[in-house]
Amino acid sequence: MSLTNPVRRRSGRPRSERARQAVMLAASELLPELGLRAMTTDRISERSGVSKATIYKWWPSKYAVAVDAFLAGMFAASREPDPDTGSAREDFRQALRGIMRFYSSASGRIFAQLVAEAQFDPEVFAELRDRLVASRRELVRAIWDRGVARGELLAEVDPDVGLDMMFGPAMYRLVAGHGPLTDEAADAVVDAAMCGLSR
Amino acid sequence: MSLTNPVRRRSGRPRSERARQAVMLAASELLPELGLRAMTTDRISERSGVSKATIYKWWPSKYAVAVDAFLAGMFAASREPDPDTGSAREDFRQALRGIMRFYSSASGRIFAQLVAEAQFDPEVFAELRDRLVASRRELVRAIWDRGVARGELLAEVDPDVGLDMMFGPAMYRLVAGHGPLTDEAADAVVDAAMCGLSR
Amino acid sequence: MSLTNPVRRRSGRPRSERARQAVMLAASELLPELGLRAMTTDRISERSGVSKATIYKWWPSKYAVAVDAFLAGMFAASREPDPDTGSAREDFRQALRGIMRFYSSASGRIFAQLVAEAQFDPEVFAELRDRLVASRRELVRAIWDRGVARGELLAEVDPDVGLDMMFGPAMYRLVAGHGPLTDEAADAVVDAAMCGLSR
Amino acid sequence: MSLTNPVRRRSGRPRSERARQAVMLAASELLPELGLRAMTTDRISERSGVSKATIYKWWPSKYAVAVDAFLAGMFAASREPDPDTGSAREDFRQALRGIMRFYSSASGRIFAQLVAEAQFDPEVFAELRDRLVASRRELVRAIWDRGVARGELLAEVDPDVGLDMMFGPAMYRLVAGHGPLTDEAADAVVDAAMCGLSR
DNA sequence: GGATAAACGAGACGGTACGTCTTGTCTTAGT
DNA sequence: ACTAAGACAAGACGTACCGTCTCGTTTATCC
Repeated sequence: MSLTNPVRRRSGRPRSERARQAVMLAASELLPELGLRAMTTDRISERSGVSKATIYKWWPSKYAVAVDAFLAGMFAASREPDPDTGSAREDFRQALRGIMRFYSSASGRIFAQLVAEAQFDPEVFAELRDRLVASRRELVRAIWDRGVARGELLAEVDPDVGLDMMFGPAMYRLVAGHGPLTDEAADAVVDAAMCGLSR
Repeated sequence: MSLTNPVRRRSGRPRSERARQAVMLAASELLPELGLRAMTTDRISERSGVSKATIYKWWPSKYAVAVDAFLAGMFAASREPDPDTGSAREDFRQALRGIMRFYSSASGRIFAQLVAEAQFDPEVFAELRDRLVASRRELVRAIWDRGVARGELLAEVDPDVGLDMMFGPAMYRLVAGHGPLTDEAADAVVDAAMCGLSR
Repeated sequence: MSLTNPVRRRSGRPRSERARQAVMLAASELLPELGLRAMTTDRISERSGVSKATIYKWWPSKYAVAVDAFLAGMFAASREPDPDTGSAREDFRQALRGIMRFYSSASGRIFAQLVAEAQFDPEVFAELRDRLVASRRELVRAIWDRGVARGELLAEVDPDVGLDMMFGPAMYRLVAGHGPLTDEAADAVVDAAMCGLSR
Repeated sequence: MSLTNPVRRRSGRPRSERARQAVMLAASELLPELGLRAMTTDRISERSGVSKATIYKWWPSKYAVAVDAFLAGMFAASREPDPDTGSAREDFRQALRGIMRFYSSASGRIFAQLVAEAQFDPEVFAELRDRLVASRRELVRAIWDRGVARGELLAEVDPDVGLDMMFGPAMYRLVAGHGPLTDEAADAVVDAAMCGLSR
């Protein structure tokens, strides 16, 4: 016997899934082609065949569209699995290599532009922090916790500090551009972080 | 015939120093008031009494004005001297505390917005890297070199890697906002970087 | 099988008389409140509780709704009966006074806006001419015919010309606003039209 | 003391006469092509090469542009001179024939649309009344005054009433479309108005 | 002292994107 | 079949900012 559909369908024409996907697709294509700034709402509308009014109905700004498209599309593709090699150092090495590769890819430039836009728009900032940065940090946090459990890492170090020491340099180089984002750089950072700088 | 002025004064009316200073002052005031985006060229012109044409004559964009104003004004005020305490760890501690304080101040928000804008504009990027990031890094590089000379720091570590391990976390937290920018955070990062994370 | 109902009820749910009346009422209220332009279809829908689709099903545009509402509501209220005083001059005087009062009332402004909209929309134009102007002219045409029959009016004058001479000035002043729409003006027009302008 | 430049030039770049004329020309072309409603500001901008911002700087709306263009262009061309034949009846006949021809021409449709738009927009209303209707009425007022001076017309009739009796029917037919706008109609109206309707 | 040259203020301008609004159609579920 | 709710495409609206331009004025050096 039916329980009368506890999730009551709201009346009226339902939101068009086709329109949502068309917007996501158009934004995913336009972001690498034009960059975040030159990707205008009008162009998303034109490319997707979804009217501007509809876009503004569901997203507060083109940046919200970009964040959604980035998360749904490009970012998902480049998502790294937890390496879990049995060695924290090796896990970190692989995780940081993945991040370095991501940052130095086309998606990395878009990511940098999203982070940049977040500096001007609190909503984008919150969205990015909650949906992107947090999920990344969860992954590496798992590596950290395993390392502590195995006795490889110093339990008395604040994990936030330890993780920032390893992944901060990557972000630093992404936005300031003063150093390379390579596998070698990843390895050097992990090694130095593990052993320390002092004699 | 005069040889007394080897630097030949160019003919015509000389550039108005008053105008330059008025623009710098107006921009210094408007940046904290409005932020980088909302500070429009028109507003700088209005506030300073300097015409838009003159502004565009001397600076390629409002961002160049902002970088200049930032360097000349706020940044200079918050510039830290080389601590040179005799201990690399203590030097780093003080330098990173200074940076953390700067990042968490009003000027820090503006700095973050300049870094953000640089992600979209190669000229701003270059300007910022050459005039801001580089000068900062010179300072801490001096600390590093003294530490190596005194045998406190491992000579085989790439200085760029070592410095990024210490100052990357600050930039990371500035733009991603996931952790505090406090003296305690500075000390924790320096301590962990010096000693390393592994047992 | 019944043949007793020669007027076969059409199948399906019958048109909601409640909905029709709610639309008429809402439009009657909104027209004076907002004017013809600002009275949007959405607002009629909201006020009446009748969906936009239903409105568009029964009326081709909001202007058709307005014409309907105007005829059913305000115009009916201000409709003048045939005076038939026994004197054509007196009949015209009373008819023109009635029109002047109507034109200078709130309904008169709405009527002017409907006439105005008709200049852009042929359907509104036809609707208005057939349902509003024509019915008015029938009334005054009756006055004319009685006057001719009684020998008060010159039979050789084209009635259309004669009537326009009397009622044209009222419309002219309504849309051009260069003169008053008062009882005195009505009397002056009727007197001058009856006697002529030349010595 | 200088008398050479009594009209002091205002500072700043002077308003571009070229831009003003291009807008006028574009509007003059678009009005007959599209009608008042379909002539959008964007299209005027596109056709004239003058930016939308500039158009909005000098005219409050596209309707103001239309009134200007109409006055400067089409209306000027169709302007009738004062006939002054020595007979008021003949003068009126020619003036009304001119108006009938104008109303039944392409410009007449545009004029009707301007009058229509004026019913919704007080600024257009005032503009039209002051610049179009008034100038027309001045002309026919001159005819009236000459007729009174020559003893052809009754001095005791209010000129506004007399003129509306003659020119009201034309406007009435323009907006209501119930009768022809021909030379014959003009003559019939003038004859009836001069002689009166009563025996 | 007059000519020359560049800088300057004021502000108009073309271009472009923004986010909102209105119109009329369409889609779904309910009556 | 008809309705209510409301999503949707199309496209005009008026505003804002950008960077360039066109004036007429001012301030210096040069002849």
